[in-house]
Amino acid sequence: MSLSLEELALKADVSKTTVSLVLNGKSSIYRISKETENRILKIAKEHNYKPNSIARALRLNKSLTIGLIIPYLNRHFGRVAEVIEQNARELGYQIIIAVTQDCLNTEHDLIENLYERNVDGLILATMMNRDQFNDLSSKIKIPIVLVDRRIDGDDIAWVVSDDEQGTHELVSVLCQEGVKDIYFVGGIEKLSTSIDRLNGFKKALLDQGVECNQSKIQQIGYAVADGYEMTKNIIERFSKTPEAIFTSAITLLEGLLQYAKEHKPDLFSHTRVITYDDHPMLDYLQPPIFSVRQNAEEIAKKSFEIMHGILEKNRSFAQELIKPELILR
Amino acid sequence: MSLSLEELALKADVSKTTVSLVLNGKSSIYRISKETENRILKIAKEHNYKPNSIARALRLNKSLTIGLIIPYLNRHFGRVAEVIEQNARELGYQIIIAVTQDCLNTEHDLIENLYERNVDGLILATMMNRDQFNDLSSKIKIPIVLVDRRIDGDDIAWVVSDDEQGTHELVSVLCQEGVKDIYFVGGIEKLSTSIDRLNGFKKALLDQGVECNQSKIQQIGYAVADGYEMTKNIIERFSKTPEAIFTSAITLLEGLLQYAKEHKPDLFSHTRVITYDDHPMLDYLQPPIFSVRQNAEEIAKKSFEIMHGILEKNRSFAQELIKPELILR
DNA sequence: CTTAAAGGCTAAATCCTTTTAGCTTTTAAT
DNA sequence: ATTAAAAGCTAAAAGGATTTAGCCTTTAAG
Repeated sequence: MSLSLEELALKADVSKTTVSLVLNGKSSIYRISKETENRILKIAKEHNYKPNSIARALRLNKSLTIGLIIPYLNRHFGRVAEVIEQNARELGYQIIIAVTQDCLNTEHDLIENLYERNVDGLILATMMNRDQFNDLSSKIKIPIVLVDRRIDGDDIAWVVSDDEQGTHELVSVLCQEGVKDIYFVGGIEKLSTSIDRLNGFKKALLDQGVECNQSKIQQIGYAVADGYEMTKNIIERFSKTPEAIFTSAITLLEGLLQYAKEHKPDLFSHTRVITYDDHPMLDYLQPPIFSVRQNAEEIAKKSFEIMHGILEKNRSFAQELIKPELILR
Repeated sequence: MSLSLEELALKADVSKTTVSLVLNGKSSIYRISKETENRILKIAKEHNYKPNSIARALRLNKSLTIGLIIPYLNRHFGRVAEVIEQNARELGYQIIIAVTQDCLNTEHDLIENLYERNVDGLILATMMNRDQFNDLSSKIKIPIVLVDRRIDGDDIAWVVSDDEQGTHELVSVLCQEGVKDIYFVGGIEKLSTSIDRLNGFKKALLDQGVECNQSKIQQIGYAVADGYEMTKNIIERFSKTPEAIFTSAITLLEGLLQYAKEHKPDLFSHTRVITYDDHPMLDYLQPPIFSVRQNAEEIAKKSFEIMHGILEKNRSFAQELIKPELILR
């Protein structure tokens, strides 16, 4: 706001071209004299000149703005967003945030919307499949980095937690104690998070020579209500109380806890519960619930790093699998 | 992207002025013929024309962008941010988000930063005091709506939870059971959230004729570590185990739980714990922890509503106290 | 003394919209 | 047949920065 280039130029008694050149560090290339340069720099400083970012964006076709589209601003994505914002800020970028509530149509609208708003790139926790993503990519001429949810493809940039490995390790802990009757409370079937976690789950059982029974696997969605529903199904459909339940997200655990509280207060005396995603309050539940903590900070850092690399360092896409941490209590 | 006004004009065989007028609904004012109007609308639709938002922002000096500055993207603020974003989107605004980590200098930098980026308004969970805010207001010529944290003043727009009332109600529940020896684990002393919660706390005790002992009040900060520290102080400084502890934020409760787990596993058998802020997992702690749930959705809704009123409906500032909800378990 | 090179700076175009002021043509009225 | 009004549209400016092409002056070389 305040001063414009033109006003500065007036004060320094030069053209606005000269002011612009000096302030953009091109004095020597354009042989602006040291004297003029210093005068301009001094005046600019005195008046705390900041170029109008909108005008700059128009001229340079670069808004220094990244769109971040995520399903919710819950604990996990909140932390991811927070760290992306901090990293971005340090490099002069701003984050425009938008939440989809895990609705594919909303996601499409938001992408289009942000694209039209001239963001320089998109960081996306997407629900799209490969085809939908390809469609999008052909229309949209800015870099996209997927976060948290992968789409297979050699030319797609993504940063996700190693869901398969994390789940495998967690479930293995139970398996090695001899527990074999484990139920899978899953999320949205076609998302990589669900696919990978289910694979890790199956693999852990297979390590013990146990083939996973399809009836023990449910994938309704990632909402608390979905967790409630799936727990209900498990408890009510099967006469035998399950040895163990794995919830593949903290929201699903919440749903489980809610069901247990209402209808099955003794659940924990017969059944071990383990979960993907960590939460500090898990420390205080009895009995302890083992969990896998995603490294949200690292996911955030890498995803912006890749975006920045594409935008400013001519790097191409990259893919990163971030190791989660097992938390045994 | 894609098409520009000029290109559309070429295709429609009119000037870009005409196209702009038509697309902005000013056909009749400028007596553009129905025929021309329809031709232009058709072509615009065919090519899915969207005006370049940057050029528009430059010309109109209005970016349709709101800056949201908050301390963290934790559960509470994450939810607030999420709902603000949704409300904003419906009215054509976008949210640029930035987190201060409760650092006043960072807050100042961010405000300046977003202001220079031409946001149309700022929604702020501020650490500033009255003087600092006045200083800022005189420099910054865009509307500011405070959220979550008040600053007293007749001309300052804010939306906050009724912290005093909420705390008063919650603490009264214990008081009415005859509990009088209650400790206050507080946050950042000069913030309205702390001041109001402390007032509610004192008032609840006073209702029972108990003057609050200053030594039972601590206010270090809102971080988990601060909660740990304050709990430690309470347990270690006083020989007598406290009857009850009130933590004035969920993070402080986390700190308390952490300390209890490490050093005082029997804390809950002698001491009642109550807390500001709710969390679904509180349902599963034993014994139950009573809490006050802030209505994040309403806070978010109102704060954007006020901002929008100022920006587009010529309304002036407004202040809203949102009722929180008592959760007894 | 002439010419080329170097030094120091700037006019104008560009990015894309919006908006003001006004131009040209047609119609209606006198 | 004038003149005024209405109809239909547009040129150009504005918003603020960046950048290209090039202008004028001084110095150095021949």
